Amino acid sequence: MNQTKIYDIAGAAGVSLATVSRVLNHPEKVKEATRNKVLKIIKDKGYKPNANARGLASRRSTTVAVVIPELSRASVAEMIQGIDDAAKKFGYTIRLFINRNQETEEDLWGEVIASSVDGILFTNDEMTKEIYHQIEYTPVPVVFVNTLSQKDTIGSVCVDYEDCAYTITKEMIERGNKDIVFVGTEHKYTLNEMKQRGYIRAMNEYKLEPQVIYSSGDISVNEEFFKKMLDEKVPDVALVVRDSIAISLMNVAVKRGIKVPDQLQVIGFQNTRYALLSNPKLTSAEIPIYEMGNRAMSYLTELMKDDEAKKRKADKILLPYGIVWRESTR
Amino acid sequence: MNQTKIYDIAGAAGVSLATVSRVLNHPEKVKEATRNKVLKIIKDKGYKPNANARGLASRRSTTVAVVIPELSRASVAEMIQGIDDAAKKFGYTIRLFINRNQETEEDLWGEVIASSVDGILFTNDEMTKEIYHQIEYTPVPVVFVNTLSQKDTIGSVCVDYEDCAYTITKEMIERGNKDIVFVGTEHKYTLNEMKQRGYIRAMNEYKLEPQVIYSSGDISVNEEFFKKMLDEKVPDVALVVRDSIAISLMNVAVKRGIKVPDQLQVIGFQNTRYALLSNPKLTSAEIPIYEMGNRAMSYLTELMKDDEAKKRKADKILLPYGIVWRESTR
DNA sequence: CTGAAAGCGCTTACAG
DNA sequence: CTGAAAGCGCTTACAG
Repeated sequence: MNQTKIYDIAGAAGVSLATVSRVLNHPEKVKEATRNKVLKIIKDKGYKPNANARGLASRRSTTVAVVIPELSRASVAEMIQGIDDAAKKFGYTIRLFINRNQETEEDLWGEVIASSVDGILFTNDEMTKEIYHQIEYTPVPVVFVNTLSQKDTIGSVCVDYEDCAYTITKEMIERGNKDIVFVGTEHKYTLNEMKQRGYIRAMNEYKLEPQVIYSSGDISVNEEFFKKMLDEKVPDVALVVRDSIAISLMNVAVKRGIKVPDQLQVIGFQNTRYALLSNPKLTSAEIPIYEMGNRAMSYLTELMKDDEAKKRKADKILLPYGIVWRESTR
Repeated sequence: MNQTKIYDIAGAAGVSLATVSRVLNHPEKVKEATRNKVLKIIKDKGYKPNANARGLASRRSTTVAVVIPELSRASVAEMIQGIDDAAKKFGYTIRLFINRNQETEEDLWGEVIASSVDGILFTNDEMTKEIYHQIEYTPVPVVFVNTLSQKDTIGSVCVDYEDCAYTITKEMIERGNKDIVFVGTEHKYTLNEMKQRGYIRAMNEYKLEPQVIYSSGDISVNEEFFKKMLDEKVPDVALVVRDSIAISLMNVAVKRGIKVPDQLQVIGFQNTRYALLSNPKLTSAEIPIYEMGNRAMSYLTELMKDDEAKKRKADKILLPYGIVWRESTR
């Protein structure tokens, strides 16, 4: 633990430790000659200020909490990349809080607060009143990522999933398809409900009967489910909330000799790597998940530095989506 | 920032702040009655000690750094889940350091040290002398995850990839296959080199000619590459270092009418979710990536609490692998 | 532009 | 078993 301290730098530079601190935090307040001398010594000795001491003294830690429900989905990983890139750019470090079991949500929030971060990035697909309540009393800014905020006071960065599903459905209808089913998940997620609303709106607009089916997220369960579903009838199009589920459906279809896309067209969401590794390759909605993380972190830095910004009505930033047409549609 | 402080608790409980601190850190040193009284007030007020102050005063932060090259691969995400679960169990928080560009490796390490973590979990597929050098001078314990340590002084948790590839190759030979190719990546990774060694050893043992091919990691590039490769000849078996590349090869083969597994058998590594979503489903080596993270974190906690342990020759823990036989082999 | 001093919220020997 | 006091390594008004 014989790390260089600020005292060592001050001693070597022949200045007070206050000056060294200023060089680090408010360089413009230090005369250039002094500053350069100090900077050189800092570099030579490889001095890095102790983050805890810094955080304690300044009441700012330059770290942000990233609260996520689980990491296993590829999309969350990509989001974190986006967050981390922005964090690096603005000089923040990220601290990960993974919340596996909902029960301990409140405890987790307590931990987050106690870790004295300067801000919080939050994703969770199931928002409860309790969470909103906790956020209200949080002393640092909070921004939602890939999660739509229901409150005017909480900013968010998301994609208009409803519009996205609406656009895709409409496009497929105009291409002459009528029998379009929407495949959701048994476990209802807010974002998936947005997709469903968009699908239903488009169907209604064209006087077509919406057909919503809920499948499990589990692949082996899904296969049996999809077999039965396809036994009953083969729709023109299946719009599926997740790429992996879409591919699972497609594989079952192909195995039974159903031609994709000739007899059945399949569309997924998120345009994950799965979409490129399926055969035929999957058409999928491109969701800018990296961008969401990146923008959310940038937005958060504004809130953290600017007390005024916090008071303003929070921004709800909607990022544009895309649709990547591939072999599973015609 | 009107958070409850330790003083508030002490005041409310009618004890000194030293006692409150002891209740938190060395409860056995406090009389039960006192302890319970303090504990109750802590709970009522929802008091959480300030992490920075704690870290500064105790010189322990109860946070560990997780240094990874990138997050995009599903395997890293799963590893972090394993780490986080163990971290929760032992009361640690994790701080993520993502290292995208190797150039700044040293700077990153400086940041890690300065963040005053109690220990470091490190994954990197390309170890340079510089990294080893830096680790030697690191004041806190370091454990490698899914990375084999070349030094006796650094502990690691990994899988014997060489043995794994050897076993698979041998098994395929004994099933009567002779024309077995190994598909690696252009970019050489240490772990992939281990696989290659195992493959070559098995082939040599049976007096068969090893055939090593290097493909790009990029899917679109790969497809062209695999077309050419299959034009030349269709081997009995392709052992491929990554699931995604294996599936890419398989898809190209299936599209040209090559029967998998009848004419060509394909085997991947890592048993990711991709393996279940391919058609036919991919045979793959099961690598306990969650377990690796979990074990590494547990091992690290031992090193962090026990100064003696640090002095000992570091453990190299090898976790067992499995092979999941699916439709892409017969 | 710079320094002396107080203080951030805790932990931990040291006494008692 | 408990308290008073020093100290962890910084930052930041406050003077000058």
